[in-house]
Amino acid sequence: MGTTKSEGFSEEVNELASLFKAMGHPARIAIIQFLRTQEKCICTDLVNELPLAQPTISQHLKELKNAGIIQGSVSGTSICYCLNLEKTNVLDAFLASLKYDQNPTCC
Amino acid sequence: MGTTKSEGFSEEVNELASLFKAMGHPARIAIIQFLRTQEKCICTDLVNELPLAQPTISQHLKELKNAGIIQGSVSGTSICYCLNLEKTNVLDAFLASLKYDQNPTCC
DNA sequence: TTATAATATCGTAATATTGCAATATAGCAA
DNA sequence: TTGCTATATTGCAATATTACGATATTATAA
Repeated sequence: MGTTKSEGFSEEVNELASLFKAMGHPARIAIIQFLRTQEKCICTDLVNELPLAQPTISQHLKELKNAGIIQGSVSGTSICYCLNLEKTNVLDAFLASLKYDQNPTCC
Repeated sequence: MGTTKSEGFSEEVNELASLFKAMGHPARIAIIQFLRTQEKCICTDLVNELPLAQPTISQHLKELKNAGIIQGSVSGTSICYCLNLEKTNVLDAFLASLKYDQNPTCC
């Protein structure tokens, strides 16, 4: 154990869960927020912005990239990261769906 | 280490992260989906629905309740759970905000 | 009261995550 | 080349999460 059980759940459920999980860390939310407000995409700026060491930030960027939430393109020595809204839209749609199907006379 | 660093991040960032984290598990997404589609709120139904043992499901329900994503009210021997949309709306708003501020000429 | 049904809690093993120092890698500038 | 800057990777220690059997707890039913 310690391992998350994914067999027995639908593909959709597993994908949603792993996207939510990728966003379930303050550093990763802060990265997303920074990418949202910054005009230019970033890289080392995050090291100056967040209270974490460079390797830790690199690790969080990797996780966001693996989840498809951000993209990075090489630009000389540095790497330009930006948001990929396709994935966040999947979450958006899921959350929106909760509003409409709900039974108002529950609990 | 092993502990998530929350000092140095804003309250907002930490709250968003912990809400996303609470949803970052297939069992918990499946519970939310079930609560969405079911007319009546549930409890033991989940044990018959999900590929997990009763104590495990109870634990996931507790996490969702702690996060404020679901509510439970005692009803005799059983407990009636339902969604609390106030919290999911916080996530919804965050995801929606990503769409509008974004710089289209990035990466 | 006794039994039963629905949940919760405890204890624990297996595994995952987090954070960082040290180090590697890769591009560019001098 | 040498050095510098930006980023990634490795290796590890500390801690968190997941899953579940066993066991409590609590409310009703018989």
